[in-house]
Amino acid sequence: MYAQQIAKIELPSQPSPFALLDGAMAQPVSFFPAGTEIYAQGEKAGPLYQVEFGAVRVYRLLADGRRQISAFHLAGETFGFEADATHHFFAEAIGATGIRVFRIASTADMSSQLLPLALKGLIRAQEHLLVLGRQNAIERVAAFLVDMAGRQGGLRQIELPMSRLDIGDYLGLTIETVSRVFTRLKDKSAIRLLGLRSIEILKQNMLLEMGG
Amino acid sequence: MYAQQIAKIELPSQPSPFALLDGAMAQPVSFFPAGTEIYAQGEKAGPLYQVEFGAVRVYRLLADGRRQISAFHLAGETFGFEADATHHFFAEAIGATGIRVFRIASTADMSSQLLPLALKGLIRAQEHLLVLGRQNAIERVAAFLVDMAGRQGGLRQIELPMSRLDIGDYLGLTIETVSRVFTRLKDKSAIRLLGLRSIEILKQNMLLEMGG
DNA sequence: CGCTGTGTTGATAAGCTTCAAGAGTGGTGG
DNA sequence: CCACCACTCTTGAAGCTTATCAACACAGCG
Repeated sequence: MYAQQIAKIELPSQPSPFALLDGAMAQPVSFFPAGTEIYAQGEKAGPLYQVEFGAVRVYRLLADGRRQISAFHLAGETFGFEADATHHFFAEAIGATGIRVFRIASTADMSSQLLPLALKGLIRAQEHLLVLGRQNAIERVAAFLVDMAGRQGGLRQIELPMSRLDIGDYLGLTIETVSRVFTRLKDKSAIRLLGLRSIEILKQNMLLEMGG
Repeated sequence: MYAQQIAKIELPSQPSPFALLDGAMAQPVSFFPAGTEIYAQGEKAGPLYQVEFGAVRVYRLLADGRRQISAFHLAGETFGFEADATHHFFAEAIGATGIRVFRIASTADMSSQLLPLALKGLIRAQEHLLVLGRQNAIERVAAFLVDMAGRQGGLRQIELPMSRLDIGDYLGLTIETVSRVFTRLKDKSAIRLLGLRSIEILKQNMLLEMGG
């Protein structure tokens, strides 16, 4: 189920609406169907990746199949530098996703541009440690929704490109617990479920207080 | 209890036995008594720090006092770059600790040296996410012991500079659970407690299998 | 229009936390 | 040097949160 291989289809190259990396060779946008692998753990690391549309999950597996998603990447976000020589994680397209690949001549030349990205990722990861280590189920989901809302421009209505299973594997919860918490938040009128993957935030303050 | 301020005592400057950062202004070693603050959340970030002796905890707090330690730093390790403009975390000396401060002229100039450190930190943090999100108490403690052993040269006997409370706050467990797991590992003859802060690993394979 | 995958809800169980008491350790002062 | 004291750690009992197992509902798609 995880890390399946599907041929990539090249889309015609077009200007990215997002910030480009200076000095990097911008490749055409590659299309990844839902569930396809972008890179795998153990693979030689090289290029960076920028999401043009769709969403990506980066995760690690335990031997028995337990999965922890360490990050989601939405349109406009850059990923793939969580690697030294080889990748320590898997990256997969969640839904149909367009990704621009940046081939980097030398990591050293790009380091002044990469460092801020790496630091932002480090801060995000360490903040997520607080969520996983010290917050309960409802606090975790609240923090997740606040984060997703912020990354989608702070709008009341947010789109969740990922399944409940993905959310659970990101928050260290089971799919059932995620579902129950959504129901509880709905009962408290903190959120409204417009569709399975579409949520309206009704009481942002309540979520903020919960999420820390 | 956390983040208390105590005057620092300067030790005479001496060559560090550890790798230095090129182009950084090496300061004399500062001495931090047990429990003293090195930097605080919200403070302006600037220098980097290298542990000469002792150990450091880096953590975040929730409003109600729950604490998540995101990393321990032992002798020879560098920290303090988990910041953009201001620090997002607290750093404290665990026991009596000597720290060499590096004042960086410009982050950009140092970026090629800083990037590998940042990436290592990012990988460590994301691996710790797997522990907190998907492993149970005994697996967490096993992973912690394996990590500590590796960072102390892979010896059978390891010194734990931190309290059970610190270990609990690092692993997302209570002090009581940490203590019970230590007892269980002792009963399984996986470890032997030489003192409260000194442990001998008897069955490394068992710990490795548990820790993932 | 049925089928398949995803999500929800319910009942039960497991694991961890909480609350409480007691034991051990290390440091200090007599 | 020993005894006491404070603090940390360990152990026990009970409760709570979340996981697990199971059944059902719903949505999207061929």
